[in-house]
Amino acid sequence: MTPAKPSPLTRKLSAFVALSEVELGVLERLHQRRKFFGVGRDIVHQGQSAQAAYILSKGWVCSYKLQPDGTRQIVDFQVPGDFLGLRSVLLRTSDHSFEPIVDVEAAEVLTSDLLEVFVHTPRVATAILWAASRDEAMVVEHLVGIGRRGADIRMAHFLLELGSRLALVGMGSKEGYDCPLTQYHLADALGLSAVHVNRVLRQLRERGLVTFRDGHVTFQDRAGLVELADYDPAYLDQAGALLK
Amino acid sequence: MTPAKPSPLTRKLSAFVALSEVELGVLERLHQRRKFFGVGRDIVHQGQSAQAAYILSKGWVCSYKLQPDGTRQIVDFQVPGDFLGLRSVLLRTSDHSFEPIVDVEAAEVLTSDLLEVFVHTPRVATAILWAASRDEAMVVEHLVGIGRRGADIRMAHFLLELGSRLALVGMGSKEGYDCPLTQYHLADALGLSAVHVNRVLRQLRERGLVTFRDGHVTFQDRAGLVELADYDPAYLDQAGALLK
DNA sequence: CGAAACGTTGAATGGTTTCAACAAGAGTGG
DNA sequence: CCACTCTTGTTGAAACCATTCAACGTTTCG
Repeated sequence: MTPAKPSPLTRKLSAFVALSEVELGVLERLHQRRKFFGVGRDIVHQGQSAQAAYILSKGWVCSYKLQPDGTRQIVDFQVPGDFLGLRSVLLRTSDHSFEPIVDVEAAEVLTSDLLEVFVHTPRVATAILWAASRDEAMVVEHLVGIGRRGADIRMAHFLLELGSRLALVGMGSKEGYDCPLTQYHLADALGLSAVHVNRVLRQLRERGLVTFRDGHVTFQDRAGLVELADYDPAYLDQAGALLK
Repeated sequence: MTPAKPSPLTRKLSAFVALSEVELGVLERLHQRRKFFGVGRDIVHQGQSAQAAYILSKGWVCSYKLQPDGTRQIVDFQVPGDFLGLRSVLLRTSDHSFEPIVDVEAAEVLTSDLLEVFVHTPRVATAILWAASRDEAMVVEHLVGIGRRGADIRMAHFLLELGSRLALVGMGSKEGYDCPLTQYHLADALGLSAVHVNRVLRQLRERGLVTFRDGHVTFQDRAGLVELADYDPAYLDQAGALLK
């Protein structure tokens, strides 16, 4: 019995390996312990220890780190199909916090569940490690952007990457995607001030490249944007996938 | 027969789990395929595919990414005991390059070697994944630093982190450590210009905190530096280890 | 209706970069 | 052995990108 509707995680991992019926079943069974989190209440707090991991099935989350001076840096956003807190399974301290951006549905995954998967279904284990490697590659790309790219290119790259990620789970296309982030989220993610984010977005809009408005990202000139950002999604390793 | 001198990797992983004789043997056997790399020749080139991973046993390496405008961003430095290119085992493209900073000795690890370790010695596998998680946590911390910390704090944090890492493999203490990096390396790592790195180092020196000179980092007022950087090495997860 | 969250714009400030120049040491070839 | 170059470090001055401060508009929501 195959589930009527595959989870976003299944959909994502299938872009990497073709999984058997049995393996698909294992993956879906990881989604048993469903949890819900409302906007405004953090899922894990910085400094807490020994947390479970989650698989995000609905909604958007960001993982961030607070600075002593009150500023925060968003490390990554999680969209459906993404793991959440996978790293804290092995490290003794969770090094950052998770905030739901919209109401969220996630499946709790215990360390013991993961161990069992790793021992009994190595191909699924490999697929999960692939997803983890891909997440890490995104963080690296993010770091490069903050360290060495100007604000406009940084923004362009970010919007394109998000589009590629969403396309992989069927939530976006070459034309654009729905995006619940505020300009404050973008600022905290890109290492900019909210004021500057506003200016950069205006500039990109006026150049006829992208529009970010009312929770929707519209690529007006995707090719131009790709050129500006020198965007090459190879690091996402979604070779034959929907977007270039 | 236990090897007379444990590898730096063994030393590092032992900070996480106590390994049995058998497990230690497995770890040492991963070091069989020894390779040498001289300064100036890259180990892996950006964009190359399907590379093996390496365990660094002697020397320093940096992993970096080149921008189209010629600038580069150093993502991380590898010191003895660190893995190198572990991520590219699963991803189809190596997303960045490795440059030896001094002459380097490393052990080549094939994907098949790793698979075997994972299947037969799960505790060693866990320890390796721990190290990988820790590396990722360092990249995250690095990202936060570039995104949200001023140049002086960024530098302070960087020098302290490097000290903690080196102490774990017996190459540094609370007083300081030998460090072959140039100011250009620091600049490319911290997202600054070399000129500014010079100024920041001078400032830290004049404030009586650290001295970086002639390939040696000396902590003059480590407590003061820790306070300036708000340095909490919890994310390194070396709980009971040598440095605070 | 008032408050709160988000978006928008201008002006002043400032941290960092860029440009330029020079010093010191290491290595190289004539 | 000396001149030469290359790498690394150092410092000043000007230019610039992004931040901060401040004000205001809009929408949502209780």
